[in-house]
Amino acid sequence: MRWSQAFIPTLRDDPAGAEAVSHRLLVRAGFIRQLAAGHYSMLPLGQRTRLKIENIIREEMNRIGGQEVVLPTLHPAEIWKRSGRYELMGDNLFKMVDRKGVEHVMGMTEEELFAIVASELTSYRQLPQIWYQIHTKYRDEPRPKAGLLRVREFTMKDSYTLDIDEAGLDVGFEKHRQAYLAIFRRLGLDVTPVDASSGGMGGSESVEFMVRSDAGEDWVVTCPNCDYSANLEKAVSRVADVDDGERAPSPERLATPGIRTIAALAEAHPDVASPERQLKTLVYVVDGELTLAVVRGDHDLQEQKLLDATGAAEARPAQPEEVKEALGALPGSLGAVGVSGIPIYVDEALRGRYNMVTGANEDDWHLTGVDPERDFGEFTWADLRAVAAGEPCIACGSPLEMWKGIEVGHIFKLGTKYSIAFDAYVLDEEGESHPIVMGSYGIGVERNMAAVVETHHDERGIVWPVSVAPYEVVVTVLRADEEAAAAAGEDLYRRFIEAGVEVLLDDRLERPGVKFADAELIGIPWRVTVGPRGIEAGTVEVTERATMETREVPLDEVVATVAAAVEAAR
RNA sequence: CGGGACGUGGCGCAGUUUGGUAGCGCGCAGCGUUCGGGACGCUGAGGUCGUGGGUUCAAAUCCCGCCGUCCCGACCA
Repeated sequence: MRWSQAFIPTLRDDPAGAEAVSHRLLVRAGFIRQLAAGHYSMLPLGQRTRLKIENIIREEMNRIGGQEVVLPTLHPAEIWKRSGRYELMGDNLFKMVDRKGVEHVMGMTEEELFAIVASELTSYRQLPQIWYQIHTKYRDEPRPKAGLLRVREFTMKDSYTLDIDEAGLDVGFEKHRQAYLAIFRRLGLDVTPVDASSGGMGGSESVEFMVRSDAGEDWVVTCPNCDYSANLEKAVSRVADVDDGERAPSPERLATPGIRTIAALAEAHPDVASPERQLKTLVYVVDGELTLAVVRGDHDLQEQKLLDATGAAEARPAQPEEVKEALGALPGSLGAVGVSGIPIYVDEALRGRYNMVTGANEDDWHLTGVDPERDFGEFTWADLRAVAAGEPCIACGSPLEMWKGIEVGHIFKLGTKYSIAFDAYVLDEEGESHPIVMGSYGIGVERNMAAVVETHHDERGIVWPVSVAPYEVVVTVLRADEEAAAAAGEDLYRRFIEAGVEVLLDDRLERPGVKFADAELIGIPWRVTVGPRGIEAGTVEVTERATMETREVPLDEVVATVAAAVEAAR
């Protein structure tokens, strides 16, 4: 491609309001333009990179036996009602009504459709199957943000494994884990696989692939010493024992006028109410039902864990009025002692504890000597608390680290929820009918593109890995108006094409500084600079974008040299 | 949805407090000089000031509604 004919609208200034590095650079470098919040146009460079990412994914999916399909993105709402996700996904689903008054939804992932297609399978002999597609997904995100990192319309590779049993699913899951690691390696992304909650999708084992970045939206907990790693939504750690002293025979009332916080109570009664000896009682509305979540005074609730424990789709803190009505007191004096008719979930870290302090459900009063096991009515133990950085690793005891990550991929075991809902059954060797066991695996293409930029840039612009660069080489012709330089540039351009290298010829009549700055901004891995000076000496300069190291190379060797370097890095 | 900010030529912004001629930089077009790190001179094009209503002799500026965008919190590839 000749730059003079290409549409590469680079900008000198950062776009207003773009915070994330990838957002700023992709817009400035002319890869993307925003249409509306969460909807972006892919300009020529952006589309080239997007296709490269797609093709890497495609190759690795094919390598594990994946078969590519394309299913509709616009679905009868009926299907989503049948799986139950019409309700579950709520406002995140884009919905519309056609001329006949029939409701439709835009696909946000397509377990339903794949199960429907899979219902045509009849025998275990046809299994396993791995099916995938790469196309657009729609999600009515409440808050699109950070350029391509969180949008409402995006390309996803979603794949599904179909197996006769759990053992088969394990194999398909493992194949995907390996394929994903290969994909991210080729994209130049350093990923950490972490244990995760499968959230609204339903399923058991769930692994997210995280790229460390401040632009990330997830907190990841990792152990520097062993291989423990988990999303904060799922992370656990060791909790040091607490000495609860002499066991009190029963709870006793303690007047606590004006005290509303853990800290204030601890200060007023340091002997009995240090934070680790208090019970923090949180009131949530979980899928419309008032629910108590009890954690240690100095621990924080992890809301996703509450969702996982209850199997609910959504949870929000209760309003003070709701709390007052249900428990008779306002936040600051709440407790689970004597509460009935309200589901109570108690954090595992409180197992075996006693002599604890909690609110009495009467403003200005607390209870001491509380033993949850003894003094609570019916309740459920659950892992509810959020791990904090520095706590001991559950596996090896080393202090845990916590960092922000971008979720670039997610694999999880679905089970039979969708195959049962859509009648996807096959017969086994014995002639017995079984629902197909499914796995579901996603990669967000544009999010990966953004993640690459987040981790591959410098103050000059993007530094694409060769594997996803829109062009592998840019031939920068200085003094393109001078015949010798222009001819040399044309000649190199032709020879690079012949060598199978993707080359951009910067034949624009711009000053050198502009050309260098643009080439660096858009991040082409190799620059071959053709200038009048070098032409006379029979040399050109080769600059590697990543290091910005430049060396002189004889004109007749440069194509072979650079082509070899490109080939090695593909 | 809750909280905060913003909306003025293609891009980045000033002007709004105190109502009265719409301005700057970059970019863009033409001519000339320049040419190895975002050149310079001259000339020129380009704006319903997000939108609807209101106040006023007069609104980018004041008031009300709506729309949109960004940032911080609850969701996900």
